Amino acid sequence: MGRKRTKSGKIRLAEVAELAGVSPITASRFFRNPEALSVAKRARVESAAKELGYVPNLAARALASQRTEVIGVLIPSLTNNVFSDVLRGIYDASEGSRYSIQLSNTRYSILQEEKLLRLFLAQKPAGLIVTGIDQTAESRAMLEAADCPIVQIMEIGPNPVDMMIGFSHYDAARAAVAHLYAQGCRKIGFVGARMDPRVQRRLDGYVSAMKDAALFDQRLVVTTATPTSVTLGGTLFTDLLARQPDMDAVFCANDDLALGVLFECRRREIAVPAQIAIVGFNDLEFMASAVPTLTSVRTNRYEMGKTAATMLIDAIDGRRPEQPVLDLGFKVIERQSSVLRRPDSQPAVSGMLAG
Amino acid sequence: MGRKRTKSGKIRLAEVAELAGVSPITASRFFRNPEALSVAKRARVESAAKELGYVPNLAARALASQRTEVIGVLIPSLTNNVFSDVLRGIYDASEGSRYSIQLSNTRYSILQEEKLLRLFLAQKPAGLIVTGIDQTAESRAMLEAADCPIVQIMEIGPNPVDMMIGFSHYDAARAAVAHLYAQGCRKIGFVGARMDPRVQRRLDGYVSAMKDAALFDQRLVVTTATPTSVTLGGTLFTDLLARQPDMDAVFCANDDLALGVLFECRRREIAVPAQIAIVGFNDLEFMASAVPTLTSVRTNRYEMGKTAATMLIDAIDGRRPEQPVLDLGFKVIERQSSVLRRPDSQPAVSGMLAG
DNA sequence: AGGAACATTGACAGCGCTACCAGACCAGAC
DNA sequence: GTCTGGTCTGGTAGCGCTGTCAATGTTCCT
Repeated sequence: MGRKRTKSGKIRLAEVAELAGVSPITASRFFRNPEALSVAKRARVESAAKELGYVPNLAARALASQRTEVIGVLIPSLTNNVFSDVLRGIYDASEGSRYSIQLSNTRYSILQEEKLLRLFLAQKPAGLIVTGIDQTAESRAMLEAADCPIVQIMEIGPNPVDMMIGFSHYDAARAAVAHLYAQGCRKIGFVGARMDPRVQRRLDGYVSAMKDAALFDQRLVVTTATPTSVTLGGTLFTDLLARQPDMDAVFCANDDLALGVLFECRRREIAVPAQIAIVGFNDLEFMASAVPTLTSVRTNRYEMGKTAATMLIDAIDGRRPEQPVLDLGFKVIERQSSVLRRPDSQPAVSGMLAG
Repeated sequence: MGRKRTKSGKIRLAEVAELAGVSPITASRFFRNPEALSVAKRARVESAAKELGYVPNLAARALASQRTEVIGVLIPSLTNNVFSDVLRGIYDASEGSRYSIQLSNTRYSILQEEKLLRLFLAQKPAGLIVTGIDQTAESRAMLEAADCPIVQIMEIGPNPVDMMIGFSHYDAARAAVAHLYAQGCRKIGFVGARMDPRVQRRLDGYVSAMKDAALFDQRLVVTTATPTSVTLGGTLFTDLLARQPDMDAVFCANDDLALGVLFECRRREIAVPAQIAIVGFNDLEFMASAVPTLTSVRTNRYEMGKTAATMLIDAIDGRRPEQPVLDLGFKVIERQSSVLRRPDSQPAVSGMLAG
């Protein structure tokens, strides 16, 4: 006959049910859908659970119910400040819900992403948050076949797998260039690192805006696949300057690069913004504090994470949002590093909501 | 009689076993301890699993084996750059192992930490990584009663629950002050934010070093419970300057504050380091890039995370480290912001390994 | 009053895997 | 040839929970 396993000593649902004088299944219902119980039993189960210090066994629950209460999150980087804000939003929104977050780092590799996706999906997550819209065909197929809600974050695009929340990096870059143009800048350089899909779209936006103004010149663009850093901003700017000594502005694909450019200008005694205007991207906290203060494109990263997780949890619980694609927009925050005229002569509409 | 639940369509271990012509239990063993099988069966099970695309059901495994393959990680903040480096190390080390990371954010609250700890422990994690050594008595008791390996990270102290990896914030702060002292600074201010236990210990180190040199003055210290930021660095420095106009150096409890101080100095046209020397803490990437470059105390955050996770996994798998407490040390990286004399006259031994 | 409609509750089996132990098999010792 | 000790394999039961559906009250109609 069977073995006597070491009884873990843990309180089981059956014990709670017994103390409360109800069947185990009723006790089970209490934890999943308390409204289904009569008020009397609800109170009895509640106090019994509290008295015994009952904690549900999630593994047993997952096994019996064929689903987990795990939300998988796939992000490309743990280093990038941008994602830590998004993550914070996701974790904040998940707190208090019964879902827990399972985080994985794709390291900007869509192959790695595909692998991780397969892993996640095998465990039947309650929902999935994935970064961006550039999955492999295989990943895309898996996502579409998945029987859980999915939110794509960081950007918006034409064919959402399910839900989507982000903003147009293309439009945001165009707005940044438009702002510099309005300030009178004509030789506007572009500095980009990593060149992941979203940075690429910022570059595309920059190129399109420059072409619209008949200002585009390939030699104004410096990019690298190297991960971004402040130091790299200085390095790339140095390259750019060597090619285009008469440049009057730089649009940086992110704020770290912008800070690096600012420091490099200081090192070279280039006046900012008089000689060169600087615009960054993301509006990290330090941008408002730099000397001169640095213009940037504000993106709502925390809100993006929080809303994504909230939407996802709502969808899991059957409350689908009326609007599956949410554009969080952006705003060009104009600061000293790019404002060349007096405030009273500055008419530019710099904020906008795309879509 | 029983219900026919929707067969999930998933490949189960039994199917693999059947195809391989072995019993389910043998197939099970293949995934947990392949060496226990004969070479022939091992190959048969392996190819059967691959052919069917078998993925184990972790919930069933957890339920049957009474343990999970989850490593719980408790950190106080998702915003702080410092933790993103540690986390990256943890995630990197966990990759390739069979353990997955469950992350929770205590928000610098030891009560929240206690709550999360209780939650984690109820799910029988394979191991736990907790931040710091200042748990509540209750948390401490739970940790000591836990039947899984535990690593405390970020600092080292006298009574490890189990394993411990970090460095002495106290000694690191003393080394920073010693460096400034060696540069001839005598009125050395302290700027600190958040004032979590580790920042507090940096302050303690600062105070002790200043007292040793008979230089301590309470009015040289400005702290706040507000979360850190670059902007806050400027604000706190402004306060400090109002009180101590003749200050000749500032030791900042972290690099964000140091950058804020640098910007504030620039704003006020205070020469760095000639009038005021600046030293930060952590040596984030941008410190080497600032103008002037900023001195900081380098800490091995990525390595700390990676080593912590590696030690933990080894311990889970029964390979206990010979040394349960690991001091990763620190190093004062001397840069322009605090070097007042010519390089040739600078003898200071600035790096050290405590313990 | 009779019955429908709803609200509550419970019985049963089983989710997919692994712990425990027994048994089969093999080599070497006596 | 028998026995011992080791290696490998399999049978059985059950981890703790929940889906299904039936059974039992309970209320509200006509």
